[in-house]
Amino acid sequence: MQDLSELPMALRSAYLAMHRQTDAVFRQHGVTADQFVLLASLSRGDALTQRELARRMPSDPSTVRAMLVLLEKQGLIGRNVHPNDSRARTVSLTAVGKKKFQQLWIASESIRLQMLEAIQPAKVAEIIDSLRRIAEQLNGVDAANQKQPQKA
Amino acid sequence: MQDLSELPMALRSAYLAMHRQTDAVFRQHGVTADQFVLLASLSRGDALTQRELARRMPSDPSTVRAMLVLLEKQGLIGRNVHPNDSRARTVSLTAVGKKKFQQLWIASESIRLQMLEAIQPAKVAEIIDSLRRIAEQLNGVDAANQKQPQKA
DNA sequence: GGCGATTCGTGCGTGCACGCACGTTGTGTT
DNA sequence: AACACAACGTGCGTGCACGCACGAATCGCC
Repeated sequence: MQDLSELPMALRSAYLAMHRQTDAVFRQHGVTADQFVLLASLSRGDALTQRELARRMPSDPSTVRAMLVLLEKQGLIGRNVHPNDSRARTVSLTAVGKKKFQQLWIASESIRLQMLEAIQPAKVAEIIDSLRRIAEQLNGVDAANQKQPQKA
Repeated sequence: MQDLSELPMALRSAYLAMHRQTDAVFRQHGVTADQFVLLASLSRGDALTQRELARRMPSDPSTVRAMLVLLEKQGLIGRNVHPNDSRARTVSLTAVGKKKFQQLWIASESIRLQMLEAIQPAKVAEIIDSLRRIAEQLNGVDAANQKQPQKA
């Protein structure tokens, strides 16, 4: 444990490897790994606002917008004005988008299985939990500082 | 374990959170999180070729080149022709670059500690190992296919 | 010693991750 | 009711992650 950079480096290596492989698999389908994440988020929560979608990815609202423009051109998603809030726009999968997502899910199945194969089955839940804790811890710094630090 | 996308999503969330926080901390120092990774790689293996540096990051040689151009303008690294191979160029930290890296290391100490805090100390080595296995597994697919699949 | 295959770096193109600033709309306070 | 304040989306700029295609140099095989 002498080298404190091992955990960050391992995290970086694992994420980049996953991202690369996923991009490679999806290339012939005409979409990217991150677009898949967006479509997956929509398939689990339709008619989200762009900001809520960004929060769930998680990604930057500005980034999500750029992705939505591209996906809209491909006819995979649609954007409509929010019924109660004319600032916001709701995002939904089109019929084509839903079908595409199912194809992508199947195409990427082997990657997910490979990731699970690489680790001991009994430890999977534990690792997922640890990764989530890391994310929460790091995100929590700013959030905690921005939430009135003076309040009781 | 019903949701196969939990591990990929948790990995993504953790990496992006780390990357965001690190960028935020380094902003006032005028460098990015990925530039720090490059400088760290150089501090542990000076006079590497660009390709070897890319392999250790790990990153794309094309990406590394673009980063080196920026870092060279800042005077943090230098590039010289390789003594035995006139195709290659060796990359080294300048004196300024070494000092800068030490400052950055200190500035980012709290992030590394926060990541460790988020998980149980006894599990740290295990998680690092699992992340490395995931990376190896995913990278190994292509490598194995490219290494003569017919050979005994 | 020559000659094909490989490797190094470069250059270009696309997409994502952000920060920051802007105009618009909705909300809460007084 | 009016006005400060916050939230949504947009637009722009920078840097990184790649793939792909080149020219130049090295290596390996015959």
